[in-house]
Amino acid sequence: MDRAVARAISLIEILARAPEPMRLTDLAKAADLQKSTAHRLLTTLTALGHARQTDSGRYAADLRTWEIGAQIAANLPIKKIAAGFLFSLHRTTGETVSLTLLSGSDVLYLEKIIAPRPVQFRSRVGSRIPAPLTASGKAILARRPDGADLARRAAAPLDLDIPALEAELSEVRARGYALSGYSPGVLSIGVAVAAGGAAPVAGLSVSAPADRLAVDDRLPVVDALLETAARMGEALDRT
Amino acid sequence: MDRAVARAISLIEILARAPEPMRLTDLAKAADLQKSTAHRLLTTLTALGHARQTDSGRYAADLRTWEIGAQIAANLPIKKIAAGFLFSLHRTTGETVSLTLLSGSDVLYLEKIIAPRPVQFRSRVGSRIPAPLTASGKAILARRPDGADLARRAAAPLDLDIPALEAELSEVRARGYALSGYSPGVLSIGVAVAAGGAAPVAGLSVSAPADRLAVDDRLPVVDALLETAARMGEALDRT
DNA sequence: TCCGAAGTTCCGCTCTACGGAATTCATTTC
DNA sequence: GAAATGAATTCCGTAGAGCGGAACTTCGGA
Repeated sequence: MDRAVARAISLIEILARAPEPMRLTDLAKAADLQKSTAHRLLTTLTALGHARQTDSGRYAADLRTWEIGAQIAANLPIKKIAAGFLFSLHRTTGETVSLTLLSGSDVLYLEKIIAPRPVQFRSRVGSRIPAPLTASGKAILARRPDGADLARRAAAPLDLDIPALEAELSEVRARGYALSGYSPGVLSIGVAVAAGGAAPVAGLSVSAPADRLAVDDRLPVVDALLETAARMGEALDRT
Repeated sequence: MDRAVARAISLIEILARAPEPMRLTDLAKAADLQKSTAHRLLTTLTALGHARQTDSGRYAADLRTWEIGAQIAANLPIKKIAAGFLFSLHRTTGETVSLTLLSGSDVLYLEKIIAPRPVQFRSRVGSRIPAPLTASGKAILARRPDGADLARRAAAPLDLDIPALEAELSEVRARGYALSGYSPGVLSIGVAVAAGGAAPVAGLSVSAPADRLAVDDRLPVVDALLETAARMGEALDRT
């Protein structure tokens, strides 16, 4: 199982999380490695452009990982077609729009266009959030055959009320969109994007301060979301 | 030098470049590995979330690499402060704005806000372009002590006219901004972002169809760029 | 139903990667 | 400015991880 590979990647992950460059000693401790082993692996990673050493000898993640990752994302079919759709959705609604992807029982934020007066989000592009905590995640789960399983898997460690969640998912399935009240003051409306007859893996959402998405104002946003999601699904089929 | 690590990363890079999932045989050939070795490494990478296997048995890059990379980028000081500045620069100019970072003698596109009517760029976020071919790259080189060296290093394989490039860089140094005419019909104006007294590593640029940045219309854009770059430099100092 | 091409598993050998110890380097303290 | 401390780096003998050739299995097409 290629111990060295797993260890090297674990070092990169630790460095990626660290806001400051780290000392070899701490890095070795965090990865549970001997100093000499950590040092050798870091030398390799540095040579490959994935780590770098500051003048003070500390280690930091370098940008090669990011560069490769950006290329991977750019090659995703959904990402290739998304830009134009997101942009026009942003223009018609005037709010923050996000594109998410199901990954296990989480949702990954793949792209985002932020509204002029942005609200506070925790959802950075690249961040991972349990699907049942997001509008687009719930919209995706509601339309998947394995949605209930995934919901339970995600809900367990968060001790969410599973029956309530399942009830909400069938409501979402019926009306076609999901709401998220997970950060106070901010409301998101999410829909699923499905290609062909397959189960959806992508989601689309619009987020705004709750008072700008009051009950009476939601309809045009929901329409725009559903319309955009349908068009994106068709575009994916054409690929 | 941790052969297995280097080989595993090379596999990921090959997968990242591939627009379609690849067969094991081709992957092994591309990475110059035995099929069994490639298979074992891919199994490891799959277990770690960096590769994935389609139903037809082909291999594709998975999103873990992208996720880690996004976290690395998010922790860069320049990225932390950039969003607001880029946004207001985009608003005042109405055009596409980009943030770049010097990496060797290349420039990496770190972030970008695209104008409503976007022009055609080759510069995806995450892409790498020789610094002398971009406005922000030239602006960075012009203000670095090692700028001439880097310029030569980058220019050699492209067979650019080195004396002409050096002349342009000193011109850029004198007037404070650089122009790029590298894609026909599109013009970019670039400036360097420097923190404290240190040599700049970041650049800022505004790009638009050439006719929207005619000589007479450049001044306000240049002013906005220089102002933003100065403020960003100060913000970096405060970090 | 057979054939061929591809993916997967097996297994003995080799050399890579390991980690404890020695060494060098940088920083702090007296 | 010498000594002491703590960290990074290098060294090296050894074990077992990783390698790759070959056997086996699976799948798709003829």
